Amino acid sequence: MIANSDLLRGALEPILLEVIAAGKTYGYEIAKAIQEQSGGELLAQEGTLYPALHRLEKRGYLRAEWKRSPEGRQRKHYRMTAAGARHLKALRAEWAAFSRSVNQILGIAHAGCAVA
Amino acid sequence: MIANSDLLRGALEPILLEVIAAGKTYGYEIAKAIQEQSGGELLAQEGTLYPALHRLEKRGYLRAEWKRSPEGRQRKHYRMTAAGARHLKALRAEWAAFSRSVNQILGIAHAGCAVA
DNA sequence: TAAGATACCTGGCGACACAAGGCATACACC
DNA sequence: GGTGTATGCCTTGTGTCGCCAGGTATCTTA
Repeated sequence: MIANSDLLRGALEPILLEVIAAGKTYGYEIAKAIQEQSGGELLAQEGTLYPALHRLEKRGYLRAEWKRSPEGRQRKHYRMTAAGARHLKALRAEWAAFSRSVNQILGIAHAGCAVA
Repeated sequence: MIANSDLLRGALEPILLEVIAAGKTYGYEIAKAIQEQSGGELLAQEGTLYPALHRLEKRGYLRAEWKRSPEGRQRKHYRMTAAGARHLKALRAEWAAFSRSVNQILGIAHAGCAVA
């Protein structure tokens, strides 16, 4: 588990959009998906996750809709807007460039790495 | 140039320690080194850089010493402490794990990538 | 009845990147 | 002498946002 919460700040937005693009639709499910897909390394706390989803909705990258689950619980389902898809694309490129730069300075092998 | 300043938040500390470990000693020189070594992608603003150096010093990872340059200007030279070296090692590992996890979710090739 | 998983929300706090401003010296050029 | 550029350090104020801690409610299982 990553302890440093500052790391998450820059990456949370693209992560959320990506997970939603991959078909996860509501908060609880999104949180579980992030945990699982990162091998337990990443965790979006509830106090982080829900405000972040609200921000993305307010900025027009997501649209929300309340539905009732088969078990009867209320769920808020998010889906991406066209602007969200464009934004995700830009964020992915930004993250790729950023992580490549940091890896370069830290001397860590990165995407497009050399081969033995 | 990376626009999103939130990205820098989690990575600035290891970057600074790394650059200092590589032999850069004072603020202005460190800032230039980060810019150059990242191919111009990364920029630590002065209002970010100097407080960060102060934090690292206060936390015992750096030790500072004022010296006069050959041209006569005052410079504050930093060098790593033993605790700083240990901290850098931990931060490098943390960054590596974090970026690997994010790359995995975003579907970006990462360190240890496959080969053509 | 009680616990645990599911599912959402918010207020207050602390950390920190940045903008914008300040101060001082060296050097080149006119 | 004046002006511009590079060097070199600093701080205050502002805004953002992750997290903690707390709240509410439903469903399942023991």
